[in-house]
Amino acid sequence: MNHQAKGTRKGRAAVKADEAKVDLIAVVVAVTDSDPCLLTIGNADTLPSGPYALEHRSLQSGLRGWVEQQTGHPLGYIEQLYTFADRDRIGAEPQERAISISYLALTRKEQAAGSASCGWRSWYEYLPWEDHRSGTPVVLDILRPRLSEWAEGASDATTRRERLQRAAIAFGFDHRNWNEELTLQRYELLYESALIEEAGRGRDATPAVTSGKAMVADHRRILATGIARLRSKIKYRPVVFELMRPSFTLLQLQRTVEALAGRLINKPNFRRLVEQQELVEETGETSLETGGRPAKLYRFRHAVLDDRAGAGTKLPLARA
Amino acid sequence: MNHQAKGTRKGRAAVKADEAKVDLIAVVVAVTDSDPCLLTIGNADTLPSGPYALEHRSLQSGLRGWVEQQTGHPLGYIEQLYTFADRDRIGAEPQERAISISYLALTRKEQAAGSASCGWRSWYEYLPWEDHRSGTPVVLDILRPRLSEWAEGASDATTRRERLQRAAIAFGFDHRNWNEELTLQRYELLYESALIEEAGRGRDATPAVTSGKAMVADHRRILATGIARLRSKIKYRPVVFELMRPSFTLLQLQRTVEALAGRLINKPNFRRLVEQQELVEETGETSLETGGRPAKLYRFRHAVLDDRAGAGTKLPLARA
DNA sequence: CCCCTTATTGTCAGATCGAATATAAGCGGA
DNA sequence: TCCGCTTATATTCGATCTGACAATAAGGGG
Repeated sequence: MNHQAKGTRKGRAAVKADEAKVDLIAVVVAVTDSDPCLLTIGNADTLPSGPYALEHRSLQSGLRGWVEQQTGHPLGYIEQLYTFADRDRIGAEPQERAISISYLALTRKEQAAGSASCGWRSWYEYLPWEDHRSGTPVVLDILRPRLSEWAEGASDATTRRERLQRAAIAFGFDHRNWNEELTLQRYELLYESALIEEAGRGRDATPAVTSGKAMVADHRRILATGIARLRSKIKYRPVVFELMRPSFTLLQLQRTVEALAGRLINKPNFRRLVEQQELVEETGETSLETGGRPAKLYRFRHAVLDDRAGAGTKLPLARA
Repeated sequence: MNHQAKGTRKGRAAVKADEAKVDLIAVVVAVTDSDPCLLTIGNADTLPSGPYALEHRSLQSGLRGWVEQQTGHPLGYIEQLYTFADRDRIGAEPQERAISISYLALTRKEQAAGSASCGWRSWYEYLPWEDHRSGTPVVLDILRPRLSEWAEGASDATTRRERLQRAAIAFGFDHRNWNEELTLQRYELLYESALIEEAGRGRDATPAVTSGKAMVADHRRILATGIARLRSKIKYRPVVFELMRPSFTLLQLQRTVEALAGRLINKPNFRRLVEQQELVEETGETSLETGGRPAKLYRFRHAVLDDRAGAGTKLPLARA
């Protein structure tokens, strides 16, 4: 391969310049009682992570190793998210090239050996504007005027209009529908408009509005990336079941999806979709724990992973 | 951040172990006359690539630099694909950690300054089983029995059934529908079953069936990843227009989509979808170059990038 | 002027989807 | 025991979307 051409441009620094530090970083998600939870380490607000090292057989196995070591939690389903490396990345040293390869992992809390200092936190603590299950969240009443100010503050009329439109689309302002998949766009908008803490870091920080807890370095951006991916994926792949116990009621399943999507779903329609797609089968047992009529228990039909591998799982989350 | 814990396990090799070589690699796609083309360099069968270096402001700008230098072709639309790093990656040295961050880029051939030794090749030269526009391609008549042999050759009955099913799903055997998005699964199946050249590399290579041209290292896998991503993306984002000239007829647009998808689309339905989504607007001119009735020329409504950023672009590619 | 080619418009039935309604089955208190 | 509360489960209806097919329009060439 002819990579030489430009590699020697920096002269004797060439060899060094070809190397970079590579970190593996995980967004580990579980859901219990309608709460979408995120696995954090240390004094919290930090995602499990560690350097990719020689002894790792692959990126995935390296990631599993780090998470298990730092949290005592073995991982099941894993999926690569994105590789971050911009030089002006928050938390990066100016002249050091650090690359983070991020992953999304889905598990259940139970299998936690709960070793080191780690814990679960609702991801809506970090991104409170993402939870629309009880209507439009109150943070948005605060953020909306701020976003308008930011848009109006643009130098020329063109960027002003453009900013207003971007905000309207991302947050569903003026009669637009809320689109739960735009999590990353919303984060980036808030970052650009300096309405969240990490936007001010490094400079003489103007204290931001209190909109959600910040995280270490660019971890909150990575979380937003993970949420966006997950919200999109549950609509066409049966990944929700990675978060469910072996047997569950249909309402529990629905509540889990709602927790992830941050919005409510019409009950009969949800049932219809799940059943007619044959994603689940009855166990024959029922659960009385719900207060009303006992609910049938279901289990995931693992066969769909085979006979429908390409087909997809639809969920009624289309429009408002 | 507490990454130290395991980082020193290898003793004095610790510092070195935290570094890795990072390559940027591009799948550059253009379409002309119903042919989906791939930009290659050198004596061909190699994707443009180069190391991520200190002077690069970001991964994307580094990639643009390499592609422009190696091919004289400036890039427009770019999107990150996947980061590869498994140790047993084809083409990787055993004890060296090399990471490839791959990107998908969409352009048009015209803007090629055509500098260095580079060229365009139909991507179906590399993956001939992916083109179903003229019915099931002939390679599949050869591959199908080989895949069956491979499946039957499994040691136990369980993996035998599993292999048969995987092949049937990926390639649409026995009454299943062809799913054009499963490009990567198909590549991996052919790799596992040693029906393509790169599967034999390194070992005492049994010459594989002649099923498509191989590429350098794992470039063909990266191409397959890119095709899969693109085929999925054209269905919900208006990215096709990156490949079109400023003005075009609806049939040209359809042919472009078909070239990417590797399958034919119903004409009236395609028009209906494009028009009712207001993706395009008439230029007022017509083109007589088609032989029959002159076709209206259209241009992409760039406004949709704004007012519909989250909505999506549907294309009638759902089932068979 | 007829015929061939391609463009453009229209129709129709089946599937899908969102919303709302109706019935069933437990529990507990009067 | 009966009533009313809760939640589960089953059905219905209309609007919309989609796939398949048919019909008409507008060029060029013999």
